Amino acid sequence: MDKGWGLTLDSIAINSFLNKRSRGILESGPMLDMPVGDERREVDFFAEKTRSVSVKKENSHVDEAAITDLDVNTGLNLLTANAGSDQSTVEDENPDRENKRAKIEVAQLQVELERMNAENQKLRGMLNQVTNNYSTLQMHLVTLMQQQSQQNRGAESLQEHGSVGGKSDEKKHEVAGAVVPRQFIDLGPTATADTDEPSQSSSEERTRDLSGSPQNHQENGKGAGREESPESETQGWVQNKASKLSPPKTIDQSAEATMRKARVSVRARSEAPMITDGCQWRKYGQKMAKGNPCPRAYYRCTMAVGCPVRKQVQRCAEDRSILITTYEGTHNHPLPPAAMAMASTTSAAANMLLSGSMSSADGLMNPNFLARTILPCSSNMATISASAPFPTVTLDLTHTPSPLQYQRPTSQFPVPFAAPAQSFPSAQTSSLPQVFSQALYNQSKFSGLQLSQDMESAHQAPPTLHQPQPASLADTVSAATAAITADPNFTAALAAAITSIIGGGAAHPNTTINSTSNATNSSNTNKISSFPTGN
DNA sequence: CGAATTTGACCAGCGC
DNA sequence: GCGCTGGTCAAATTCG
Repeated sequence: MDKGWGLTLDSIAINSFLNKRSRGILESGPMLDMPVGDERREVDFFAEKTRSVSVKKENSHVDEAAITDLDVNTGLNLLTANAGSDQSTVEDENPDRENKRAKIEVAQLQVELERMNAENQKLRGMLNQVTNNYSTLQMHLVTLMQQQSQQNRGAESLQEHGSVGGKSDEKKHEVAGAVVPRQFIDLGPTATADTDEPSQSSSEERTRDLSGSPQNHQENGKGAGREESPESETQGWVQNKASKLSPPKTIDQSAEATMRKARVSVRARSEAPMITDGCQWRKYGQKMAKGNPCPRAYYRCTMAVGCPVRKQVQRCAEDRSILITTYEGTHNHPLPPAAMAMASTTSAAANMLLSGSMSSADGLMNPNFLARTILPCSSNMATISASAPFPTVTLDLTHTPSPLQYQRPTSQFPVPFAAPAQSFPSAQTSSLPQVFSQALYNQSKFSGLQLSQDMESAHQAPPTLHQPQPASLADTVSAATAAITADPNFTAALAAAITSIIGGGAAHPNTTINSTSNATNSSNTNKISSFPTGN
């Protein structure tokens, strides 16, 4: 609980927090302008603010009472008594009457206080509703836009198939490249933060700026890595830090900061020092982390200047064959198909966490609730952790009890983003995050989604990765996603589960979707060539 | 020789 | 205030 989220989300903290908020919300107007991205400060602010507010309230009412009744400190009996000693001529008349009057006023003040508390509650409810509606609309917008993108792409690919066969791959590549960045930029407020800068529309523009624009005043001959640093600082982490310091304006900005802090952790077995996820990374640091003899490496995305995405790579202390990769941030540039799976997963997960990061009671409650609901399960594929310093979604790809044969996706799965059959498996995988985000999104009704997913793919190497390296994470994620989207039984089960979760609200607290148990998997014979599970 | 990596220093946040 | 820790920077070093 040392930073930001963390254990402040336990039930006690939440209850006290909410109580404080409900008491202080009326007069804590600046609450919405609190430093973004630093929920700890928010909590502290509430605590202090609430205290001062309540004191203020009493005093103000006391003052009113003093003015109207021409009396002194009616709310503080002790002071009244003490003060009365100086007025010896008056107090002899009716000290009892005066006490009664004081008591009556105290009672009136209490009534007033209760009334304001009730108003606070009402306003808080309204605020919750507004934030929830906002989240819902945002997700809905993303959904619609992606549907449209998919439709357009489907039409184009059909045309391409019909006309020129040889060029179709190229074309699809282009289309994918065109769709994905928009998807990522649209998905989260990180993009909106980026759009604060006028030249954030595309990486090409940025590249052009780098090469010729006078804006690029950093020509210090230190190479591209050094050139990018000033700009990246202004839009990336430094901006994030600055947002903590400078007074924020809206809830959106708070959500942005939270979005940037949202992390997606991927556990996968790999002997390689770093998994290949389709992106280009530059190592910028390495530290020994507490409690783990293996060093933690820090990478930043170098596919575009100023891309705020970072990742940390560390081996699991318990099982060093497990590589833990933690992604943070959202790419602001086009991605190769090979990078789509991971990037869209992180983006969707961040978006999902964002939906739970709103300053509503549900938003604060649910990550922890989810964590407590899900974490005890040992075979999770996806877990949400509120105990980490930042809200974190963990995709555990280390559980591969039985292989699952990859099949071409059918059109049976009612996921609106499921792409038609196409050349790039990772492009299909963009539906995985959607599944996750959609399934996890409606958190007010969500009580727990446990996914135990077997995954494999012997031939899922992304087009840009032609190395025989055993454990490509892109392969792994692609395989997982492909398995999910390909398996009709699983997808049906998943769809049913999501439907029950979102629609019914009476879903079982632990909805388990286990593709290993269905009949389809019994025929899965392909071994994961890129997944050394035997370590 | 330029790019990428390494590694010690530095900084900020946090708990005591 | 101090120490610990996580994260980042940047000079030095290595690599292709």
